[in-house]
Amino acid sequence: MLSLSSCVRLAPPPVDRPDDRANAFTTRLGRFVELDHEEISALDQIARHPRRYRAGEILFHEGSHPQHVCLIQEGFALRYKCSRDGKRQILGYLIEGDICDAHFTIFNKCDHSVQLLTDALIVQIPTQVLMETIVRYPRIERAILLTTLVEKAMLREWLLNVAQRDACQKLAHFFCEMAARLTAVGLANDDGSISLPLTQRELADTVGLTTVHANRTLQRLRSDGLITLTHRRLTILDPDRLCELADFNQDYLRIDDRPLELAFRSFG
Amino acid sequence: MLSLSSCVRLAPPPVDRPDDRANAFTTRLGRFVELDHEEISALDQIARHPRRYRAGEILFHEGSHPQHVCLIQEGFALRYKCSRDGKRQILGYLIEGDICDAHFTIFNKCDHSVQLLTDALIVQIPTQVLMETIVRYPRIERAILLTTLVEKAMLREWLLNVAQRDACQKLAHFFCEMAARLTAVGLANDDGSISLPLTQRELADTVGLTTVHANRTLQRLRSDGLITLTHRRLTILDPDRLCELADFNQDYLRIDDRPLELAFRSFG
DNA sequence: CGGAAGATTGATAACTCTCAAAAATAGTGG
DNA sequence: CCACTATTTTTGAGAGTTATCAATCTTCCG
Repeated sequence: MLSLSSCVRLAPPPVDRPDDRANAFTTRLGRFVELDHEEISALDQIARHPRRYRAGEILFHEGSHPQHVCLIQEGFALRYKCSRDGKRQILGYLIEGDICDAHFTIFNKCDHSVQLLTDALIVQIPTQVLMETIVRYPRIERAILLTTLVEKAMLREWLLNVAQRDACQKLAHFFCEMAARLTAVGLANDDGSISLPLTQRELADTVGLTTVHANRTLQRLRSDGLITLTHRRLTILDPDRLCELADFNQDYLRIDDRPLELAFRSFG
Repeated sequence: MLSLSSCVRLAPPPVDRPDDRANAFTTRLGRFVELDHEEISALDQIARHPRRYRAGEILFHEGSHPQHVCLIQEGFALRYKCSRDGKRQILGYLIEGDICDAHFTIFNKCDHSVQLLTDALIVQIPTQVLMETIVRYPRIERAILLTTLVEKAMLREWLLNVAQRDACQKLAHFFCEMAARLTAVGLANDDGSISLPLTQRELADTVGLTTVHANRTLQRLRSDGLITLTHRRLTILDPDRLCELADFNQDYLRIDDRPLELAFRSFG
């Protein structure tokens, strides 16, 4: 029913970070839309004063109504939501260059929480300031829109993953996705390994397994020679086989798209 | 861990449809943003020529690159995506007043398919036309943005549902959501029953069960006196108990929000 | 060094799936 | 309107995956 494009390429870091200390947010948006000098410096302006946060801090509380947005310059965060009986579902991960959350501020409250997994370098931007910027620079607005579309595509993919695949495939798919994303922002090592600062509890809550079963599944992936995972570092030993197992196709992440020119204003 | 607001109210149809033949799309957007006369007639203008489609037709094909958007005036559709081994996951349902899909046209292809469940009355709008409209009417742009945010919230809720709840709760939650949405657009009967033109196969593919198990779960809900489901019509016999079972809180659907004034331009 | 958090293991139970077939329903053409 | 077929729903039995509970081992961190 579905065409499966053979799409196995996690290896070559497709992005060269303009320079090492470039604002991660600017870099990210620049991957979606061609930004000119003025726009770039407007973004850098905005992100001038990052602050250091501690692992475990909660950036947004479910139910709260923040008046600001966070730009992740460095570090990992996760979105989650709990069911009444206390089960946690992780809804997504935020990495360097991600914005969080352009939309909380529109409705009157957050429908989920965002928490830091690691120490992090983050810029808080008052909603008002972001507003002014996007009004002035439609291309920036469009780029932000595109990032939210990718997020939505990830949610759809996760839904498919969690609902239709078995434990091995679920974890495999998650690993592929994270590897692709981290590689895309230049966070993969030369050997292709990535830092994945999650406990097995997080892994389990990501794909809807218990920790015990996540652990056993992990052992399976290891003994099958597909991955290595120690000290919070993941190495994909056999990308082809892992992608194959996971039915992973990174198109939805839009990593390989080239920046669009601004054909027309963004719409919704 | 999670605050559970007691939030059990599916019953009173919170929206009065302005008049019975009002453009469903205009009505929907009007729930999010205060529209003036000019905006309303612009929308009605756009949606002037609906066409009739047949059940089963595919509105958007995964992988295609449409140059138009669809407004559903009447009828049911579903989004879906299949895994390599042919398992289908339903990603969402489209009902009267929904727009589909404002964003396909931005990226170079659809990452999933959309198919009609019933005969339907639909307006196809060339992307270009929609673009022009939202450029002219920022409030419309904002309203469309809000609809996409609700969609995203639904995806998050589905993820939690599919990953963390048991079979009974999953179905119960889905029923609550559909009842809330259909009630909100005035499609519930006086007795609160709703038309739900799905087979058990669709039900199963929605919440990630097999048809056999979906069937058994359904029987359980029935024999527990929670619902009735025959001839594609769902009646929730005991809304309180069903919501309680499902851990359902309709806040994320934003049905009870009152229209926002346009404080600032939408962003992303 | 000591305690806490995380990872691992074992045994058992529960839930959900698979396969297969029968019953009921809906749809179609004569 | 009926016959006939395809689809959908329902049922049964058995297998398999994943969850649960509880304990041990390991690692991390002050």
